[in-house]
Amino acid sequence: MEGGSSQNFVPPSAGFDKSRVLDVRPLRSLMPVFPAASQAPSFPGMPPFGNTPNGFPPFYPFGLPSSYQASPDLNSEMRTPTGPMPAPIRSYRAPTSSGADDFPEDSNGDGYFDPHVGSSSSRKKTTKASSSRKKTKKNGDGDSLTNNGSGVTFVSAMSSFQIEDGNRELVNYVLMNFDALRRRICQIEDNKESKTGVIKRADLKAGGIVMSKKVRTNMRRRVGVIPGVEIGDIFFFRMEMCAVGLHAPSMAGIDYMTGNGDGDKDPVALSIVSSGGYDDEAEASDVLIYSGQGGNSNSKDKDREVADQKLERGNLALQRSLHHGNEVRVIRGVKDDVSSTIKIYVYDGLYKVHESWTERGKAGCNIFKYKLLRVPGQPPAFAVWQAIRKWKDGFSSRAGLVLQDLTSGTEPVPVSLVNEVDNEKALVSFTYFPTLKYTKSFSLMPPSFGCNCRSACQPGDTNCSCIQKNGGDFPYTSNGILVSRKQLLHECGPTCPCTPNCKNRVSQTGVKLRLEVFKTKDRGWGLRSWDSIRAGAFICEYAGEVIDEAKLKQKEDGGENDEYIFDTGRDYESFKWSYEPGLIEESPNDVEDYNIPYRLIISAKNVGNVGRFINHSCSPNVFWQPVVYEHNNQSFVHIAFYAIGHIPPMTELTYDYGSSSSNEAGSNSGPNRKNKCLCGSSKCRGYFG
DNA sequence: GACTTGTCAGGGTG
DNA sequence: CCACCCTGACAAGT
Repeated sequence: MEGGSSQNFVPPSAGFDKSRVLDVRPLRSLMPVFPAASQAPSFPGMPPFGNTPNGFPPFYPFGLPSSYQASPDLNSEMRTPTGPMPAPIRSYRAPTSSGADDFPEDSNGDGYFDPHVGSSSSRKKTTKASSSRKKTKKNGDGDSLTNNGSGVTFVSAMSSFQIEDGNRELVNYVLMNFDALRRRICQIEDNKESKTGVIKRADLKAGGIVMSKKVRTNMRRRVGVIPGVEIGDIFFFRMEMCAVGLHAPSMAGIDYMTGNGDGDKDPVALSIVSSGGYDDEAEASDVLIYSGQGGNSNSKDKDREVADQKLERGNLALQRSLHHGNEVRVIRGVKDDVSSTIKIYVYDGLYKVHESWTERGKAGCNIFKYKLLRVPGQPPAFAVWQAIRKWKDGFSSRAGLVLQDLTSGTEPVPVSLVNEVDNEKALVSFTYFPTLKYTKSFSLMPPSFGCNCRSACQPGDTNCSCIQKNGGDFPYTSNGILVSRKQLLHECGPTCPCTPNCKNRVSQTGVKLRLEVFKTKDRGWGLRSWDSIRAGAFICEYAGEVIDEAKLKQKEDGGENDEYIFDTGRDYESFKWSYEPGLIEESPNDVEDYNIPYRLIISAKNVGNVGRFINHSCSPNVFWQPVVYEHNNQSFVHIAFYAIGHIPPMTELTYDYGSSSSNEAGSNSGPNRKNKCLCGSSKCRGYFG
């Protein structure tokens, strides 16, 4: 199927040498700016937040090999090659299916053809006259966030090569920093009592910082695949796509590039953001009708008089791309199902412009229209969203559905049970229970009391003892996103008089996401979500029966293989979820090692919730966090799960089970109780538990 | 350096 | 309580 009509358009700069990227692999050298010093010793300006010798934090979960790819393949096992159910969306494009796991940038520019035809969707054109223009590029605003004047100078941990060309690990690193920063800025703003000097746009603030401080990657602009960005990846802000090089303009919908000097003066389109979302008519997921840009004459905030669009800039680039036949990245903006105010950007892979025409817009002016067709052979992304939408609307039932709601109404949202793999139609029986069962009194903590807030606890309230226990910061943003990891997260509990809608009760309110328990290929049942999950979002707690060490030992000695043990006493590799020190003046003040007052062992074998279905991975997308709150003047620790990064729908959720220190798996094949790990990660330790 | 692009949050209204 | 509209402030790239 090679060699279709399209020539392989390779822009001058796109023919980069992949071996160069390979050479750069020892990522994260600490010396970015000075060439030839890629393996410098610890840089004094870099606060040693991490644990690695070079001071660079082991940023993505657990482990060291620098060649690690962050979501190496949680997907492979979820793949259902056939059938109506779009397979999980996280994987590389790769019509060349060889080694897709390793270097997405390796496969480049194959000729695709044979496009499908379908109906249309279109990008909504919002007409908005932008108003005041202040060109003062001041950075002052008196806040401590953009500190250029004082003390800390940040030196990007990324080498200049890494800034130019990325990979999965770098992309995750950049996104992690962006969002950690953004969350912290939100938190700082929320804390302020006076609403003066409010930073309304934490995303822009965080974006500006990572861009200017060079915590960004894939800065070199290119046609086609962006190394490290996978089809199906989701973004919550335009700046995130800027920072990883997927789509450079911070506002405009069309990214394009004009040939740099090599005689090729034609602009070509690189990527487009379609903000329309789902459109009225039934639409094929591999077709996109896209409107050109411009036409909203808004100069000098004269009331928006619309004008004909001109064949220039992005419009011209799309036109030229039609002739070049080059691949154009498509990002589709979709409305989130859970919070309708939020827009999510889904990277839907590569398309080609097949047709263009002009139309009369509503105001009677000319609008350019472009029809793009998706390059075949790419894993589904937007199609997954469409399928989910149909499941939710009941238009088509979920294939392989075994049970509508395995919680029988215990959770606020149903959790379905799905098997598309084999004939197993039931779970081994257990009792669904949404939280912990302390069967005997654990008076291991001194008695304590909740806060005295009368209504919902307010960020910045210095009198709220629950906030005080969290170090003075409200642990969640106003929309319930965890800001940072805590040694121990203090939530308001039943003892607290504050109202149930207090924002400091996130982990107690049950499952909010539309989850499904599904049969994996080789790892039993697993858990995934129909809804997209953003970084820091609460997923569920680990429910079950609290047992003591004696009971655990009894189980082990009795040869009972309880796969549903959660044990804080295991060894867990540390990982970093915060931003790099120095990006803003204040360094992250939360220690990312847990401090749990007593060893908590939970068995979810007989009693549990959805948490018991989350499988292990050595490269997880979920982390656990101990949460404590009061009940009858006693403190109880719970285990809550949060998303490490943004998680696209239908991606299996996994966390790191840790390893029992009792068994030192000297050679990982020993006859010990450890489980052989099938996570497939390049960082896989080979065993777990 | 001016200009072009629309985004996101917040507040008000229906 | 929500969905929707309006407004203000604004970053990156050409």
